[in-house]
Amino acid sequence: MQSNKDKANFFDKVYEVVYRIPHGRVTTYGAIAAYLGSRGSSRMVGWAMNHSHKASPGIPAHRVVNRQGVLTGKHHFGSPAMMQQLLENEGVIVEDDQVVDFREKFWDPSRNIDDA
DNA sequence: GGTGTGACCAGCT
DNA sequence: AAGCTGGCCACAC
Repeated sequence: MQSNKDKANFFDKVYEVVYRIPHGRVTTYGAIAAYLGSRGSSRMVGWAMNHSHKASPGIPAHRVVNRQGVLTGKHHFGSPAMMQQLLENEGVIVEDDQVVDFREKFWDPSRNIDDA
């Protein structure tokens, strides 16, 4: 079982989750990794974002931040201020590279994706 | 084909 | 209390 499509389980799932992040909302690498069933694979989620623009252009990677709500990968958007600008553009306030009211803006995949 | 690295997280010292 | 190491999976050389 698990035909040839099973190959990109984790990776592909990451893109799907990120795509489903609503505007003005943010999620964390660990949350996605945990949703996929592996909290230890949080690094893979970040790595996936690294190639997200080449694998699937249009991925709102700026909505993905670390556990603290800090824009860890802001430097990977071409411009360090780009990620913050994108978030603020969606209504997410970022201060000192950190998402304000991160708890409120946090979007849990395992809790909302199922309802969507 | 082995080694190293990577936008992390959590536990141990 | 804070710093560091380990662990996870996938890609590049």
